[in-house]
Amino acid sequence: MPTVSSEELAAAAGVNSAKLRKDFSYLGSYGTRGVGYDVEYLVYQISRELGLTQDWPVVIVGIGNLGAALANYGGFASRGFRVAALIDADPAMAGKPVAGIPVQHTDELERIIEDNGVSIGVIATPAGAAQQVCDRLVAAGVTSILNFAPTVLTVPDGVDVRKVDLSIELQILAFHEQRKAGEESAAAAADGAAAPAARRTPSTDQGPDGDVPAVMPA
Amino acid sequence: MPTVSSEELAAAAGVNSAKLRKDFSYLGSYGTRGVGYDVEYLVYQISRELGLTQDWPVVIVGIGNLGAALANYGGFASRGFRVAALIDADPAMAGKPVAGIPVQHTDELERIIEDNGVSIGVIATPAGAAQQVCDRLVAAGVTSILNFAPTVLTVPDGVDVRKVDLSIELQILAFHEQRKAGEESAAAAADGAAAPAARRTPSTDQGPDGDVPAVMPA
DNA sequence: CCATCTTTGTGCACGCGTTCACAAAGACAT
DNA sequence: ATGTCTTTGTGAACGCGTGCACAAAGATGG
Ligand SMILES: NC(=O)c1ccc[n+]([C@@H]2O[C@H](COP(=O)([O-])OP(=O)(O)OC[C@H]3O[C@@H](n4cnc5c(N)ncnc54)[C@H](O)[C@@H]3O)[C@@H](O)[C@H]2O)c1
Ligand SMILES: NC(=O)c1ccc[n+]([C@@H]2O[C@H](COP(=O)([O-])OP(=O)(O)OC[C@H]3O[C@@H](n4cnc5c(N)ncnc54)[C@H](O)[C@@H]3O)[C@@H](O)[C@H]2O)c1
Repeated sequence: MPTVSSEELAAAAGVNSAKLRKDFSYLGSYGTRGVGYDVEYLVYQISRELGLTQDWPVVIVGIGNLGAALANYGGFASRGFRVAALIDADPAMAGKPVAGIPVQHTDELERIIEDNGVSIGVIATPAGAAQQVCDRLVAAGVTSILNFAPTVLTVPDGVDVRKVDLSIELQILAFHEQRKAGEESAAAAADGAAAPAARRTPSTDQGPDGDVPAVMPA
Repeated sequence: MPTVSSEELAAAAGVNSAKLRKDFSYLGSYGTRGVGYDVEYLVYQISRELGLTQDWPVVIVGIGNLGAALANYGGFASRGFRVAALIDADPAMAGKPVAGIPVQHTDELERIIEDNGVSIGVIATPAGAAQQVCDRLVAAGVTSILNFAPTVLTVPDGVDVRKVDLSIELQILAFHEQRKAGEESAAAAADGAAAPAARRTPSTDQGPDGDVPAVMPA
């Protein structure tokens, strides 16, 4: 029976092993003391808890540059998401296939969502149309929205919105970059002539977690 | 002189006003008691602290579906980012303009970064090529990377990586969705027949912040 | 069956960000 | 000037996630 210890997993993920064990304990995933966790069982438990065992139909609204890229992206299917429909307001696009799926007109939005039991919607329209599209999605029964438009969406209680703002991602990088530049004086003598030597532990914290350090007065 | 109070800003942003005031106090942004904050001065202070006053040259590597969408995206320029170059390994793409910018071959990568003083790179290549591209970017002097490939990148200390994993965004939504479904019994009598009534406060927390609730034993 | 060794599960303490609550500051009217 | 009224700035309390440290569990070998 293939097993892993919390220590091994923690090292691979770059996190503390105690945290990892405690998280697992919440799932009720029992490991075996002295041995570790049964890999297969662990994977199953986590998948189930995360909702990866069922597949979720999603609709993408706004098939422009970004929407088309998303439609073409194979990474969704492999994680249990199925693109149920592509929707765009442009009549010229109706019927035209993108990634093998014919684009449907916005008029069909409500019917599509109902017919397919869609509860997750992706908004990739221009910012100006986002709220309006959002309202229609919600009215039709969608309760989770992934929003790429640079707008704060207003939704009723019970509806989840996640906003992906790529500009902000870059801004966070730029912010840190600026910080680095400001530390030239202190760090100057510490590193020698560049030569990015290999560091073979994955860098901790490369997720979109809120990790902008507090801005203390310098 | 146009001003805003912390209370107004907090309501608009959906956060606590005290937090907002405390955050501002770290910037040294002095408001006027009894009045609020001078809008113009506040915007300037925040912009400066966030690094929005200078513009940052960025390179995008991997001009496929996603890379092309990013290149076409106007939202970057408006936040002070300038696409210095588009880079792809496919010889067939070299010279072909995307979003008005000619694609350059990977061979030019080091030269481009050096010539333009680029410190921020965007990786939109397939997962298999990401680490290799990352290594070259870092070796050439890039110290901040926005990674769209579904891989954990290994980088030397001093280099920041932000990973944008769209599948995970969907997974988080699906996770919450699953939770909602599990609460049917308790919430059944509480809401009546749907009718998503307008709630005119922007929903708190729609950012990609780590906000997955602890998974307590049910 | 007992001893030893590994690894889990978790109580507890620490640190940090959030929120409360209020004194002080300043605008504005009288 | 003086008083009132609004809003800031911040000390202190709170809550929560993280990490430490260790007892208990169980495997494994003698
Ligand atoms: N392209 C990017 O890399 C990128 C990055 C970050 C954010 N965004 C945001 O994503 C959104 C889309 O970007 P894009 O580059 O694909 O834009 P785009 O103009 O290429 O595509 C927008 C699409 O939405 C459709 N549309 C417009 N109104 C609609 C409506 N009411 N209902 C349905 N469809 C409608 C248009 O017909 C068009 O096909 C924008 O809000 C943009 O700010 C894009
Ligand atoms: N399309 C999406 O919506 C989406 C969403 C999430 C994540 N991603 C990820 O983003 C990446 C790109 O996705 P895509 O859909 O644009 O793929 P794509 O295949 O359309 O584009 C990849 C591009 O990278 C180029 N490339 C390959 N190796 C390279 C190298 N070593 N150096 C430079 N360029 C190289 C290819 O020539 C191609 O143009 C993938 O890792 C994918 O998993 C994409």
